[in-house]
Amino acid sequence: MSNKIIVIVGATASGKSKISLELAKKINANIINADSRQIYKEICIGTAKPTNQTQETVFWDEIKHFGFNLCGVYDNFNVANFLDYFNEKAEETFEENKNLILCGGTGLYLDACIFGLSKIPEISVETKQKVRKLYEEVGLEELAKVLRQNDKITNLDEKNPHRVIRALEVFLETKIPLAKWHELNPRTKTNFEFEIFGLELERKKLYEKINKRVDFMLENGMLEEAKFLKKFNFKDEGITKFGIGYRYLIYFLDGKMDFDEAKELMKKETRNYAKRQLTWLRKDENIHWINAEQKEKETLDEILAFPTEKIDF
RNA sequence: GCCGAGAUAGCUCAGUCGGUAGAGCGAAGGUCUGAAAAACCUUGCGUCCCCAGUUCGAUUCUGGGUCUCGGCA
Repeated sequence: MSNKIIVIVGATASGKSKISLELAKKINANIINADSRQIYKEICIGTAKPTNQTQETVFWDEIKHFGFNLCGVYDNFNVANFLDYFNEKAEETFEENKNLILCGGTGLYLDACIFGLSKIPEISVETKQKVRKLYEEVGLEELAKVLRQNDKITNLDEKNPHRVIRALEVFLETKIPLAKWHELNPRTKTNFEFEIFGLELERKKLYEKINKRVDFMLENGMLEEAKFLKKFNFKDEGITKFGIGYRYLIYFLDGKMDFDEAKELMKKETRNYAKRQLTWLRKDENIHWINAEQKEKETLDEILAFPTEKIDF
């Protein structure tokens, strides 16, 4: 049985999903998607999900896809949940005697799949609420002070609310600093092997594709999804985890912004996001970069031409 | 055609009482272990429109020119 996983990475709109699909047909593979927005059942268009099927295992062109529709918009879901799911589905795929393609743009999820995560106990809802409430009451600077009084070793950016909140949650819940947990339970890899391919486009061309994709989403019902999300009254910070655009569409629905302004901001922020993804991927020397500007078939052939002693297609 | 206002970073503009300049936005680069399309960090030499004059020195003052935007015809 194979234990090699083909990973297809790249910035948003670089064509990962399509290439993965075509590759899967050639090598008899299942696909697992590492995308932190496509996990939500209720939203499809603004997350670039390839179908609007709502079941957890989706068939697209007869290829089995995992990683969509894992939870609802009001559920808590995080990397650790994704990693568990990934390991389960990878086992399942290899038991079927099929290949597996991991396709995704969420760097954190990909890293977790490839390098593992330190085991840290789950944080209770009470602790989470307590820390968040404190953050709202006293602000970031004070929160960082509270953290420092308790945890002197975790090295983090104290201007970054997410990191400070996380570190404080871990300490309050376990009485052990986050950095200590990392030391006690270092990341452990699974026994899967990974061969990573990155789809590469000239920046200008990538940006054009992003702009077009935003137009496409808006023409195909993303606004309806924004109306749906609006009902939940997520705060600005909460809404962004579903995708860049929804926040601005809700501003538009609230009359705080005109439609074109919302559209342009969506495009700009998606471009900025793509840049961040590339920054993340660039540092990984194990990625084989493939030209994604050529015809799909040629890109595919380039992947398939990869030395067979390394990958048993 | 006349009368005003303007021309400075990719864009919008500030400024230099004459000693070659700085904000916002955009852009680029970076960080990343349980909200990650999140959150955060760093980065500003540009014929200061052109030509001449005054001056030790002009992006700044003076004259002329070019272009842009208003208003009046």
